[in-house]
Amino acid sequence: MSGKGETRASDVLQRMRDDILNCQLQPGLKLRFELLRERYGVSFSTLREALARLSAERLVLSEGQRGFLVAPLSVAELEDLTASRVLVEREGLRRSMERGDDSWEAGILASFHRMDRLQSRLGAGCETDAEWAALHGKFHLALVSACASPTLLEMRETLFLRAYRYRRLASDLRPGWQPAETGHRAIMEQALDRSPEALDLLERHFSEATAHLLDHAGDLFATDAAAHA
Amino acid sequence: MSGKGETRASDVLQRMRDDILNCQLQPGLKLRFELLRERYGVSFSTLREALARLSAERLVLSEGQRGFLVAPLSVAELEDLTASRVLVEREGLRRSMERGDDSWEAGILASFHRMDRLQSRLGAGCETDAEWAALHGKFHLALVSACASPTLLEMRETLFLRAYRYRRLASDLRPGWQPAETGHRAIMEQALDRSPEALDLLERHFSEATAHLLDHAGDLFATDAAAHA
DNA sequence: CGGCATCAGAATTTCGCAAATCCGTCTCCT
DNA sequence: AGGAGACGGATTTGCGAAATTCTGATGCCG
Repeated sequence: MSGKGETRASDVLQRMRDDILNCQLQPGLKLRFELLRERYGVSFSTLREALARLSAERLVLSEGQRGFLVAPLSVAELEDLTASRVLVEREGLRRSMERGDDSWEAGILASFHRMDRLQSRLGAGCETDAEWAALHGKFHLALVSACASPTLLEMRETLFLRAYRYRRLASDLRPGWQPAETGHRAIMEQALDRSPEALDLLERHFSEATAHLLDHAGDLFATDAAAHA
Repeated sequence: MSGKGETRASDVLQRMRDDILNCQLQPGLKLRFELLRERYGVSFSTLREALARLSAERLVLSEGQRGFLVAPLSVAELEDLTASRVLVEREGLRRSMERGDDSWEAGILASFHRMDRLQSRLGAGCETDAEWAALHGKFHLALVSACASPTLLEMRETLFLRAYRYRRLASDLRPGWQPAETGHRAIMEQALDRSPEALDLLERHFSEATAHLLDHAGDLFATDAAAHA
């Protein structure tokens, strides 16, 4: 049926991850096996494997012997996540600016161009678009892709994914908002110049977006853990 | 049988992790299900879940549809791991020194004392002792435990575990070796003084240990991937 | 009347088997 | 003789039912 070398569990994993990321499966939702079996058309064991991996990515939480639930959103997690991302992405960019070659620069230019063009085409509310989000992810990956550290890249990937729901929430609540002086173009230009400024720009890019979301929706999700549909 | 709130899969996970960490399951070993089923006394599905989680911790690698294997040791991974640990542990200690309270200081003093006493009792080759290793882990955890970032602590834990096999290898090859001026006591004293020196001491603690291992066993494990019993 | 043990109902976890897939080897064709 | 294709054995992946555990609600005792 599907491609070769690709197991059914990994297919379900991907679909389920997308559903969680796009809040098709609401944060805090209790994940009953019967429901999931019906939704994805696979059996218990296959689900269990996907859930186990999702739980390792901290996109779902597993409560001992009481099943799984979609990871809730919280102010505390957002702040923790942002601080951790700043640490990891700064280092990734720093090393990339040290080691990056022509191919690194080309990757940044290419991914920025594609993101920028689609942004012009879509207009103000482009952040809510799924394709734009994918290109946005590619751009940020391109920035740090020359850091030559699989471990760092993997941590970055996980954190970037975990932050996706918060980004989405921010654009839903206030479409069209973009950090003023810490936009993607500025980051790119400084990064290509190998200027240390790029690091601070990138940091502000994250922290300003977080501050913006907290200002406009800080009390939207519970302080601790709210889990009710 | 076993404790409550503890699932069978998590029990197998823990036992299997210990076996991998202590090289009872050799690096690079192909993990056949039949073998594991016999060794741990559980069924395929249960094993699969444990393997999936171990694979998320990068202690085992999963090859598409070709099963699992114990993560091999390599110079590249050791260097990558060390650099990542330096980044994460430095930040954890930095934040802990900012926020740490009396309880944080007490935790450091207590865990150091226990480690130090056992070290005196065991003598030179204490690093090869399992209990000492546990206390050593507790001490390093105590140093960063006040950073108030679950994400950072989780990343740290994973990296610390992944580095365990290299630490063990180092003490097997050259028992009794300890970093000269970057020992645990010095780190503790500077940390309790909230001196920025502590960060550099901690960094050197890691990088010197790595350099030491590479000097004495750099060519022991293959450059890329060696997988034969 | 309140607190604790008990008892069903429901959900999760575990199991062993069946199907799909892959690896090694042998044979056949060029 | 060299290379491609196919067969057999072994291994992994997927499935649904059985066993274990948890939830929450009822009834009894203090």
